[in-house]
Amino acid sequence: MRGMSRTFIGVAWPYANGPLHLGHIAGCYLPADIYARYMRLRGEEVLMVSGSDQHGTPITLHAEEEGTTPEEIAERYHRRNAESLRRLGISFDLYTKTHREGHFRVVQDIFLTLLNKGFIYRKSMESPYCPKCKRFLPDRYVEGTCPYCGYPKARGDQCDNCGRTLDPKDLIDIKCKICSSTPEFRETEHFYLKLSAFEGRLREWVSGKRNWRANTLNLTMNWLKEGLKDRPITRDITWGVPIPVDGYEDKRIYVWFDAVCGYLSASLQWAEETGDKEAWKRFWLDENTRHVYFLAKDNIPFHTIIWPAMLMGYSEQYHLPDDVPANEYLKLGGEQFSKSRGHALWLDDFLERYSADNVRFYLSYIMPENRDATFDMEEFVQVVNTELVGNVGNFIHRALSFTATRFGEVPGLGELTDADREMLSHLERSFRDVGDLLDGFRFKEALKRALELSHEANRYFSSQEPWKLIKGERERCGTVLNVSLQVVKGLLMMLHPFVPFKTSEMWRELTGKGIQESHWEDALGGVEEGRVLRKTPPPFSKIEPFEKVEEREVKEMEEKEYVTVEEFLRMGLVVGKVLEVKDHPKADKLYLLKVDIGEEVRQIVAGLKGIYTPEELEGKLIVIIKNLKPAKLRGEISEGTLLAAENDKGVVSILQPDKEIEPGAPIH
RNA sequence: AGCGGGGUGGGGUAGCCAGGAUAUCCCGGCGGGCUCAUAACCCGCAGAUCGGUGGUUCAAAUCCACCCCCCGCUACCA
Repeated sequence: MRGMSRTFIGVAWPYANGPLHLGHIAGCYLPADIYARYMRLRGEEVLMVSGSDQHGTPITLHAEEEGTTPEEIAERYHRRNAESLRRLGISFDLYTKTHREGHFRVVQDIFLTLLNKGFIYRKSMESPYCPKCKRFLPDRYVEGTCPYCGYPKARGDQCDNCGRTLDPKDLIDIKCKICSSTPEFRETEHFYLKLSAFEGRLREWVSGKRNWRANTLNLTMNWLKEGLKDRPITRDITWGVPIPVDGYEDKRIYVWFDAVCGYLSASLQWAEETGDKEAWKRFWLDENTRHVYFLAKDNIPFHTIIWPAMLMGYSEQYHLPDDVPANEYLKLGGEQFSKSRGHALWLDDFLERYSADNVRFYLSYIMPENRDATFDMEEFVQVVNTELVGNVGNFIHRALSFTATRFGEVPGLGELTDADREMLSHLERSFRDVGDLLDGFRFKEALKRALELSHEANRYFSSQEPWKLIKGERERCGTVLNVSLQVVKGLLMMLHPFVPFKTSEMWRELTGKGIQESHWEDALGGVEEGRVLRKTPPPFSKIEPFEKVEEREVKEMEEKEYVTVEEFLRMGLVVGKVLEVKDHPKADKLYLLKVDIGEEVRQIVAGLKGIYTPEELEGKLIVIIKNLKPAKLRGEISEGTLLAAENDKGVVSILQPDKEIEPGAPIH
């Protein structure tokens, strides 16, 4: 495992249809980054790439909902997610995207090569087509009654009630999920990837991977055991990589075929950008490179079956995945994170409030390596405060600050006692263990081993009582501090892959070097005697819980963007005076208000009947949004709206100025 | 339905594949110590018949069988 010269790290491509949440991070970005940082420290040449997966039907629909283009949606989330990942300190060598010329070329090249070799073939299928939406519907976008259990909202691919896998044709009373009209079935020709042709080779290849994680290996073996089915790799949509064959202008390459090609296209892009166009070959065509892919459990077959099959078919020379350490899921309040339902903690929200180190620390601490884990806000605060701040941070700080204030420099090492020797051997042992665990992708365990060492160091420090030694045994005290500082140095290195920001700073403080320029093994080389140490603030500070953010709603979360002052002013909030209140002729809860807003009198339709009487309203000063787009409500025009508060019990309260002021007075 | 993962003191969690003597660690509770350090740190105590039943074995949290419960996946949510 060690001693290889190069490591390629591929990380699953997040779908650019929404923001990243903590589940994504714990699932693959953080473990990938921990590994990449560790490998670089060990002197490996690392290439870590990923990017936004920007194609597919959900993005098209999202764009339609917002009245914009798929490009706009895909770019928005690409930029936003790239920025979040950068702030979290995920050290990609390149984070790119799939809607790119260079990516298209690679996908089309792989596609054509497989086509020419007979690994891709054409076949007709019957697919639901919505005449009203004028498009073919993906399985998830048709709904109907389940033929097995009678559940009326079964999807085209599966019934959520009884769990059975379905074909859209099985559904009774089939409906288009977008417009509710009845789709018809139309013949459409598609390209199929001949997975069945690779079964033998894949089986042989996988048989050499006995050290893979249980979830990865079992799932893969199971697919192979059941026999591989050829799968269609094109769809009837127009947002995606075009098919490089004439006559298929209305179809695109299916996103999963598209996305995995990104590993290669991103490598090419990286090579180009670094100025050495051939550089990618070292990673893809050289035997001495190791390929590791980080992803979560739902993505396993794409990386252990489909992508390897594609590579095998494409060329004999390309490097296949060596390991695929897939994680389980991070859950929230007992349920899975869900983009669509807004049940999530968004990364950018979180980074507004907490440091990247804090977030990384906790997610590493509970990392769902072998089983689903649960994100718990209280636990987050507690673990950061007790382990990162109280245990490690405190030890580092007490050793450094004691040395700084009493010696001002790193004291020399005198004669060692048994306790010193035990401490140092504990350090070395932990250091080896952490390295071995990281090599084996056991990140959570590695972190805990480092924390244990820190506990041991706190014990050592307490038992040696340097604050007493300083009074009469200065040299002995210096020795204890020297040993402690050696442990600090080791801890900084061991923790660096997990909490890179603060450990870099502290490492420079202690050694004068950047940790990036240091080697993993430098951690055990002792501390530089006589090096001047300044008093520094504690490395980590305690945190407080976020207010109850866990159950926030979709819209709020997803479109959370600040309102600018300009936007606020554009609404045209002004004081209005109610002149007259009449019943709406065709609605039993609406009033028609005549409101003086200074420059003119507006008619406003308000749903206040039964809440306020006309007498209560007439003459009242209220707040009006005058620039609201006029709308007809039951036939009556409403030119603006009034502001009122309403709680979940249905209590409604109108906002009004608290002193007399003339109608039309602007609010800002 | 099939497949994958899991059920361990009040909460969370390690150990299980390669069976063994006081079942790990964090939080929480209780009691003590220290005063270098961010009310931190250190020590001690209470608390688990390791989902259930049966089996293999000198010995089972660990292996086998059956059952119950939770979570996930089933080809576009990490």
